[in-house]
Amino acid sequence: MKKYIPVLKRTKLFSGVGEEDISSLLSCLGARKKEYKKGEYILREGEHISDIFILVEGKIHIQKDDYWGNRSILSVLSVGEMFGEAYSSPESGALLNDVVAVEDSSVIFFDVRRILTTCSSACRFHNMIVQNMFFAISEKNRRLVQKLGHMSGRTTRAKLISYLSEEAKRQGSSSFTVPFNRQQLADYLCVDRSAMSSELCKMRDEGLISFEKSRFELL
Amino acid sequence: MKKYIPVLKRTKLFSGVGEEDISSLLSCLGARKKEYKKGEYILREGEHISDIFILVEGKIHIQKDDYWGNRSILSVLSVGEMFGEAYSSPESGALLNDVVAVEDSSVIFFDVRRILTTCSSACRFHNMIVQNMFFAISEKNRRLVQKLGHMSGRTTRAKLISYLSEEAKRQGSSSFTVPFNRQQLADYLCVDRSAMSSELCKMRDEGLISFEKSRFELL
DNA sequence: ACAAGTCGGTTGTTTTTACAACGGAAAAGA
DNA sequence: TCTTTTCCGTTGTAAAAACAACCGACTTGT
Repeated sequence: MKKYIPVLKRTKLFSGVGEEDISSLLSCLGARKKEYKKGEYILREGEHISDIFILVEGKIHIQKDDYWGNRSILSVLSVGEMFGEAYSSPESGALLNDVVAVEDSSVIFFDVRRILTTCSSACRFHNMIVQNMFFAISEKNRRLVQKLGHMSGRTTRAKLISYLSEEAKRQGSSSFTVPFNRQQLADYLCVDRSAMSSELCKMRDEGLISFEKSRFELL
Repeated sequence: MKKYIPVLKRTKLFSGVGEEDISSLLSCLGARKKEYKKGEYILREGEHISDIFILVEGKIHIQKDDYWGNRSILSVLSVGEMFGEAYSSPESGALLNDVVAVEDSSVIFFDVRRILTTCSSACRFHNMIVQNMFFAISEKNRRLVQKLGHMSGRTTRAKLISYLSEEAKRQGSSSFTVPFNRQQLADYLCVDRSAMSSELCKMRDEGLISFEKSRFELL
């Protein structure tokens, strides 16, 4: 676990905490590590958890498959990001989504209640970590709202424009790469892949965008 | 402002804090109150805020109108609920939605940074309030995820079923009232009102549901 | 009591999407 | 290298939603 301390240091959760303190915090909080192969489920819808998870290696999707087999991808997490924090408090119900490794991944997890309820030797970080959690979950909140913004468009085109514009803004360039292949992008925007594909080509032919594989450009 | 202390006491934010302490906290945090008429905008998309807001009277919608005039209702807040907390930290950008009073409403607001960064006379509540904020925002997070679940359905029917089932579950009865009229429900689910209306009737004729005004029953 | 406005349902038309199926190019694996 | 799989664009058809317009019932305000 030691080798991941530099990674942890750069996470939002441990922002402001030194490496040696992280080290003692980890043992104090009973942190554990687990590895997952590409395609493996890390968590499943309906589970109850009391841990929070930090991805220290790989890439994961938060997603859900509905009754009819349609997949919807809620979000993509990459190294350093946290998940499970919204479901780890006692009053929260079961998980609403699956968490799946889309690359070979490593995850560190530990019980949040120890952060929230006790005041052990980690006490001096207690406040800072809770505050960091608050900031992190705030940011997630804003991301969810953004995603809802993309999905509120009535047509596939509106969803694509909304998503691509935001991605361009986020990456600070009109030319950018999306973290999805076509099927995944369709799953993310909750539309049919082939319909989306033809819509993308229509937009290209109209001179709105250009693209090649996962690289897009707004014109 | 005093008259709202019993209301505040029952909010998630002040959970566990006594009335007399709330009173001193309020003045300490420089809380202010403002009133809004039905239809008035409390906050607008694009604004930057550093306050959090608590609705102490009335009812508000978090919503957004897109380029083409389609409205999408993100959520409905009723008395005792908090808003703005995800946008009040310094690193967060501009508001992504409008906040509108749908009834005559009263709002109390104060600067979060005072909670997060200082340790004044309110110090003994400092931790508790930050923790409460964390729980509250966690719950919002889960609600947003649920809403995304409703919107991820491909058809209007799927969205309706998802929303109505959850509402039934939440209210613990197969017969329940939704906080929307038809136009608002359509705006919430991001579909066309007339299409939704006819879909509802189709579902009724198929014996799936029954309804009258805003009261629905799952059969 | 009357006028104006809101609300919910209905209909018909046009546009858009879902779905299923195919094929070629590229990538992955043996 | 050869085979298999994945990825992406394309097409045609059926289904669904958007849009616009209208009506009657009910509310609201004067």
